[in-house]
Amino acid sequence: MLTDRQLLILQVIIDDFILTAQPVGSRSISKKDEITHSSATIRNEMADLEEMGFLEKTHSSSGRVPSEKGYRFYVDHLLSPLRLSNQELTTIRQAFKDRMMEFERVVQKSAGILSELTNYTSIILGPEIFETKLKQLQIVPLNDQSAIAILVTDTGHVEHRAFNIPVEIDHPQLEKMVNILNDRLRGVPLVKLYEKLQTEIYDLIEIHTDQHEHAYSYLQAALLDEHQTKLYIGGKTNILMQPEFKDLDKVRSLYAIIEKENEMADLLRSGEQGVHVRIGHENPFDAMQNCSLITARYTLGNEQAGTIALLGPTRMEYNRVISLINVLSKQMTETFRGWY
Amino acid sequence: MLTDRQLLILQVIIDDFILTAQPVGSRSISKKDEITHSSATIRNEMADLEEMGFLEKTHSSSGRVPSEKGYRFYVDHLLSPLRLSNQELTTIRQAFKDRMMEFERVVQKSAGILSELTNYTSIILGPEIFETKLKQLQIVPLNDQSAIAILVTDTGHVEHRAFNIPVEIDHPQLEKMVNILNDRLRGVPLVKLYEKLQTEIYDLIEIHTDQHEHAYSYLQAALLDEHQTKLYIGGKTNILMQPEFKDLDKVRSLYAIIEKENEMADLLRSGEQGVHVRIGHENPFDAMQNCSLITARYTLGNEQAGTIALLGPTRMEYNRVISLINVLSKQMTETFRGWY
DNA sequence: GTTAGCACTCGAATAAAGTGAGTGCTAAAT
DNA sequence: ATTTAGCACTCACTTTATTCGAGTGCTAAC
Repeated sequence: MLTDRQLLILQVIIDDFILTAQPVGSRSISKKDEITHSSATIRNEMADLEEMGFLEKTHSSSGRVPSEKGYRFYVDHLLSPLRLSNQELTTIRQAFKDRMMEFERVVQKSAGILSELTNYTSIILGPEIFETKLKQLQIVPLNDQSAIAILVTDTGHVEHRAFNIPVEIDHPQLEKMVNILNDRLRGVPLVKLYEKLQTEIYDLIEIHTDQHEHAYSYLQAALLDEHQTKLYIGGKTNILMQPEFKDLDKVRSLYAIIEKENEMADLLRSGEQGVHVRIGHENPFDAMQNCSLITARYTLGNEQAGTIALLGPTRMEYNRVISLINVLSKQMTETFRGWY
Repeated sequence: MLTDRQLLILQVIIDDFILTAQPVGSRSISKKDEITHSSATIRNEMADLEEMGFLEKTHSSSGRVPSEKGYRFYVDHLLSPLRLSNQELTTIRQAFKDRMMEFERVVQKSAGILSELTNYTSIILGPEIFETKLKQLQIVPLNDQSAIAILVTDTGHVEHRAFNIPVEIDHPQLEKMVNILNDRLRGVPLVKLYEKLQTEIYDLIEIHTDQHEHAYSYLQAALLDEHQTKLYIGGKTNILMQPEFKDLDKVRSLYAIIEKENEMADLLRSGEQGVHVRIGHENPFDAMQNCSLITARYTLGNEQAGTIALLGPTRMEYNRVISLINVLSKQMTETFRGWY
């Protein structure tokens, strides 16, 4: 459908625009080394490419700018798999070298690297923690009124919550209950915890504890938590550096979206395996019309998975960014594999 | 030194400028209800106030704008103690009504309220956690290679860290060690933990454990953490709504400062009891020249303390903000008092 | 099919003119 | 001795006009 020459020209134009953020004119293209034709020829081809919907003009006598269709084609067909620079590779390797042991730390660091290396905003969705399984429940009394319940999951995630101790429950009873709970709840996914508590555990407590009503309501308070999947964001202010966001209103509305954790999480969840690119209107939110979102999944050894994403203008360095996110998601998966 | 009329005029001018962000002219002042004099009189007084350094002009024929000295005087002498609106009070009360049990949650919420109610950026410095004392140490083995160490402090703060288990240590030895540690380290401030480990504990482990060298190095890994005092920030993007920050460079450099957690923490630490206002150059950072920082201390029952702060343009609603931060810091102190 | 040439378009930059909110100063009124 | 009306003046901001140049489309020649 497109001639080789058109492919070449389209590629060169988009490459140039990605670099400069300026509409690309026929003359500047004809001067490139890889182009042997005159500006007039380029103009003709550009007119054709525009007619086909790959390019746009900002006004009648301006240079050309890639359309969303253009970017889509570019991403699908024109990306030459780029080797990351040594500098980039060493940055990543360096960061993962000192054996980090905690999920949070790895993710935080990854988000940092990604945004630092790209100057875009990175967003990482943690694994769905409500699917992780309880490893151990611990209750630490602080004083005679309050205590802290600590949940440790099989992925090493730690959640804690403080609550009031009803006066009716004394220390030995507490220990007893914790033991019962640990016996019965170990290996149960967090999301099922509350349910189990209401069925099996209730009866058990009734048998073993004097003040079972009090004990029960207090356990409810301790265990009923939201277990919300967390979103890690890096380089939020990088958005300000992109020329397409010199309009503060756009920045504001974009920030508004990013801050809606639930919607953002849903958006990231939807991706399948591999790197995935959403360009402009392919994104569900109005405020992201001028943005592209690159996502990739990472896994945590078992079937658990999360998403790593990068948000930038549609004029994005797809080449580099895709390679980077690919490498990083694999590196994360690799790091986690050893743990579980 | 200043006549009553001058005081009144200065107050009206600053009030007006805080509201509108526009230079204030003599005519608009003379039209106010509380002003009975003509614009010419106001002009004369304004000239005097400028000569004394309380006001400035943006250019030779512009209206007046408060100088830093003006703001300082305003804050020190002209603030009429404002009653908070019912709406504000109920927002605060509402937020603190559902008995929150965790420090983090209270602080997070407070930061949220403060930034929402003021449209400025709120910054809350947590208590110096390295001064809090160890309540309990827990070690939860995840599998045969790794485990999680959990520290609970007397303030209910929970820290956790994952680490590798050396193969040489088996499960019973682990339990034994944890018991020893809990016996010896309970009540020790976090900051002293490492030191104690190196002295007393080392000997104990040597006596009770076969593989004491391994055990020791592994404990080091588990306990040597940074215990960094945390900074909670709310409404970071509110800065974008202030007209004085329509210049993106200013926003960027301000964000750069805010993100330097250590320097920011030091800045907040310095405040004494009560509400404290730093205007423009009274702040140590260049990027904060156009900003004011309002701080107040809150306490956690015992001698522990943290700082609650609000960052906005020098043209700040001092009146309302000071009342708010005052109420909120007291409310926080009040809430925490019950806990410890 | 390619390219040189040329008229044309339109945004961006620059200049010129006009507007208006504000000032300082003077002289008259209180 | 204050206060105020009046007036000339200042200067940012807005509007309008002008120029400039990078870019286009089209045509005709190669």
